[in-house]
Amino acid sequence: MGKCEQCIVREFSSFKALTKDELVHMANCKTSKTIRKGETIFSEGDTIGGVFCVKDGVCKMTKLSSNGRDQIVHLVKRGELLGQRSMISDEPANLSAVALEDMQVCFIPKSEILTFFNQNNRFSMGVMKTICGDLKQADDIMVNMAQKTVKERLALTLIYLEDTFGTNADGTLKLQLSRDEIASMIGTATESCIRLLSEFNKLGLIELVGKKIVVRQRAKLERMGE
Amino acid sequence: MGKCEQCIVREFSSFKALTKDELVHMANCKTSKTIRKGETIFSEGDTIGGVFCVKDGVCKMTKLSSNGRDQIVHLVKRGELLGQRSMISDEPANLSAVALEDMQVCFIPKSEILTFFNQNNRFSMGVMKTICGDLKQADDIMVNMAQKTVKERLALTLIYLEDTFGTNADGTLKLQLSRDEIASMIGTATESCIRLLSEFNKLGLIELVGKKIVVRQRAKLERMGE
DNA sequence: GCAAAAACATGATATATGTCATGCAATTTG
DNA sequence: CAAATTGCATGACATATATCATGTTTTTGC
Repeated sequence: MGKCEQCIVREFSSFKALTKDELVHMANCKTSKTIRKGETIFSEGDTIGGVFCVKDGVCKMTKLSSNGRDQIVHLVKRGELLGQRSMISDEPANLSAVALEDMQVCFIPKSEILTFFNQNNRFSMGVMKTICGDLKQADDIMVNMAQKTVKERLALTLIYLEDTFGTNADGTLKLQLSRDEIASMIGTATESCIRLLSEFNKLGLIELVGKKIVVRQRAKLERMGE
Repeated sequence: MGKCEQCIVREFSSFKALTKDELVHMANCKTSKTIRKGETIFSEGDTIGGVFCVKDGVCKMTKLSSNGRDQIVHLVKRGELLGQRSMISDEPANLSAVALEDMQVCFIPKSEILTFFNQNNRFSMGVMKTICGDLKQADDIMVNMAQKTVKERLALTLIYLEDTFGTNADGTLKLQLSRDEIASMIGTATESCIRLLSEFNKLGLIELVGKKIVVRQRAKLERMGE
């Protein structure tokens, strides 16, 4: 059983506001889990009963639309928490969480988190700020979905992926998504996504190395996203 | 200067968690304002420095997209608070607020709200729940924008308007939006919105009484939205 | 290492939706 | 009250994007 006080990830999350005592207490309540790429952490409608702290790896938060297609609403990485919203609203999960890479997560039960809420104001303020950040992002994406073309959204998404998850030594995007997953982020058909990637490739905006992607002309992509 | 303790609206908002003393104190800090239909309460980018409590009337929260079109992200009615997110994130407003009807609002400065956050846990928990509700709604709308057709979105929006704002004695929707505003909610061109309304009208799903709208076959509209 | 499945790619075609143009109705303004 | 502006409505047309079809490449599982 790892010690939360020594967990590096703590520094990036709302948990950084917790005292040493609180962290020790949390370490005794938490459960660590390894999750394989492709595995589901929880599904839409599940009652979660706590939050997951992502120690390593990235997962996608998706929602199934009535047309049978999955939409990727959000990506969550190291240091972030999963399931905060459901916990606070006291509702079943609105989104599913599926690992995009092998992950290390810790589950902290709701009762524990609520205790922190009551006794540590900096902590609850931190969680609030995170959720407010998510809300702002969601509003922005909503506007993009409603007002931008698929091409524009793809351009913006590529930049987002580079900024948020970085690149490997060879310049390829660190977070490797399938064409289908990229399509599911921008809300389009897989074929359309593939076609546009080919087009960007021909224009020299990006380079396709197998299924990996290198952003070549970032400024032009940015302008394309308007 | 009205007394917050006696304000009916208080019962619908997060302020219901405040004590009598806190309400008295708030009454001394607040500023009441009348806002005319069409007037802007604040604009994207403004530093607000507090929250507005909506005592009466409805406003739209919009965001300007780079294509020059306004997108309606959210509607806010009696009892709800404006600018909570910006206040908590300590950022300028991400959205503009424009009155859709004549409004009565009270402005409460940030310092006051932060005091309540620190001393009253039920209050901060209430605000958190509201924001979590907004986040869920935003995620759901995002998926609809990405996955549903304009026709489906229009059907869902009409139902939403009926459920949220109710109907007049003659069955027309209480909240009267222009065609342009409805288009701006569902993220489409005004002409497309008008055409679909005509189509729904011909199909008997709705009835157009001048610019007012009556939902006639709610169940069919629901099914159409899937 | 091979069969099967999944992911990627591209063409042909259909269709939903945006854009431009025009006219009428309703509302505002001087 | 007339004039002007704004909102509503509809047609014609352009185009972005979805869908269907097919082939190739890559990955997976035994």
